[in-house]
Amino acid sequence: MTVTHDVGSFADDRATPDGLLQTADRALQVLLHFDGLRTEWGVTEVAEEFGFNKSIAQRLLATLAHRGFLIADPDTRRYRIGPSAMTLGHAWERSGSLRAIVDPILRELSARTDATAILALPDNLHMRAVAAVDGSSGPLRVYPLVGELYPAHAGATSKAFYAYLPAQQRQLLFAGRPIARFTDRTVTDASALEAEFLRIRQQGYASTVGEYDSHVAVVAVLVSVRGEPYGSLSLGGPEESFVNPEQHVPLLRHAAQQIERRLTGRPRTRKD
Amino acid sequence: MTVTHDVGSFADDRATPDGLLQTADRALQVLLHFDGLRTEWGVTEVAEEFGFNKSIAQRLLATLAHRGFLIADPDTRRYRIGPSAMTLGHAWERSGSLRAIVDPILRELSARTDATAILALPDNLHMRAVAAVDGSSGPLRVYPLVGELYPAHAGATSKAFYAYLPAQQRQLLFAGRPIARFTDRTVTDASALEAEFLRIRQQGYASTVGEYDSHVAVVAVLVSVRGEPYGSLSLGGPEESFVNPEQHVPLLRHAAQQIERRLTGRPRTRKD
DNA sequence: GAAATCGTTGCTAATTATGCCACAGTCGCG
DNA sequence: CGCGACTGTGGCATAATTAGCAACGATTTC
Repeated sequence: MTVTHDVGSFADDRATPDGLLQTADRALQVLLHFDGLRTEWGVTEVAEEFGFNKSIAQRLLATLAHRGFLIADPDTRRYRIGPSAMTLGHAWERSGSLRAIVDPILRELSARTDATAILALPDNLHMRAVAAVDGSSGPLRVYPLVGELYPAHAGATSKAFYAYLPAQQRQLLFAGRPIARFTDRTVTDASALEAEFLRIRQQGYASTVGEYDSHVAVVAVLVSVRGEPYGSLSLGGPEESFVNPEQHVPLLRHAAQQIERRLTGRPRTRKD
Repeated sequence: MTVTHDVGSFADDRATPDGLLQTADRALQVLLHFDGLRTEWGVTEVAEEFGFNKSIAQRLLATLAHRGFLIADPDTRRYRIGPSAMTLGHAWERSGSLRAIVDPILRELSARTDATAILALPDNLHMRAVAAVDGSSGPLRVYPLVGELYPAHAGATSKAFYAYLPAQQRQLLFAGRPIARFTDRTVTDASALEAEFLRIRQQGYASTVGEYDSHVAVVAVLVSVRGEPYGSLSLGGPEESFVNPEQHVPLLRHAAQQIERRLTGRPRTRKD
């Protein structure tokens, strides 16, 4: 398997493309950084992180707060995520877009490989299965998977994603925290983990056996959106029957690209 | 009870206040309109609705799509809510801000009135209880309330909110759809409903008995954020023991204002 | 097949955002 | 308790971005 993945292409594109509105784009960019890794930002911090002038950072944050996307702590004057985020979250759930987009792709994937296909997105310091289709045959039926959380360090589903996070952020994740063991195959050594992440980036996929659930083999690839790591797509099955998982990597890659394209959902232009 | 509520002040402030960034504000404003009432927008529609030029609308939408807040249907070129909305929703849930802000207020409300206090927010065409504190005494204990949905037309919790929606949006809600009956006290006549909404606006609160759940009396007021209807705050209890619910309206109003202030969370300025 | 509608894109004027500066609170320290 | 450092806020001239126009291409409707 050759290295088709563009290792290290994940500089989070901060430049605003032509034809788009810079100020709006910057606001949205800042907003997206109120995630699990960083929940609070001050004016100066935002200015430094994004290279804005302080006054710009302050006005961006104030504008986001004005529409309820952030709230400013009256005491510390630091900003946290605001109630409009909930509004959007509900709107997204209601829309059912994710299932509509992803389910058919998962279904095909599962049908062609006879394995369980899962799309997982990062959630706090874990990966959360947001859509899944059971492998159709075999004795082992997988229980309700949607909503399930996986630890960041065990299993291909998580590794395929976290391998592509900037090393700095990964350190924030794993530093200090003890690394939990789930099976005798769980990797609990920090430097061994880091070496694995490197290998995953090099080969473009992650493959594990029984790291989280015993006797379950999983192969997974990164799903990126607009050049940034977004989630992971995986195929899993019982160790005995799900033979040579790596053979499905091309299929997984193709499906991941499909998802990426449909999640991006930019209108077709002449250049496409 | 006098009319203290500023009826009709809910023109959704589209002007961007001084010191804020107009372009960013417009983008956020547009984004917030991808809610339950309207899930799809085209470029021209946005331009007309907000009074923008077509090209501005197109660039706003493209920018929102670029960061994943919207996705454009490749075929129809209409925009729908995008995956970044989910990201934000998760961030909000994780932050636990809502509970932290609201729970103490609900607790005090419940303790002082011996009733069940609920904060409900609109969700799709319903109201969803997002935080609640049980009335502490009495034989009737209310079950897990958080997450529960109430229909838009029955019960004070819903009415206190929907009364303040622009009539036009309310019509979108109720037009065509049959109005479901839950108890013999449910109001199912559209014009009777509209008359009630008017009265609620005039008196500044909603009060119902057994419209949704039999033998449950509820009194509720609007919670607005930055001059826009945001949700409702209600007190409810068994019809027999929860006497003269209207007496608690001042308390409810005060609590609603507290919530509003803390949800807005703008830093104090000299003028405050 | 024609007309109307919708979304996209270059271009220039003009509004808007930018960055600098100065000020005002706050926190920590001596 | 007062001093210094830092963070956030606001005014203002400049410079850059956006707004609006208008024309085009692509779709859809009649």
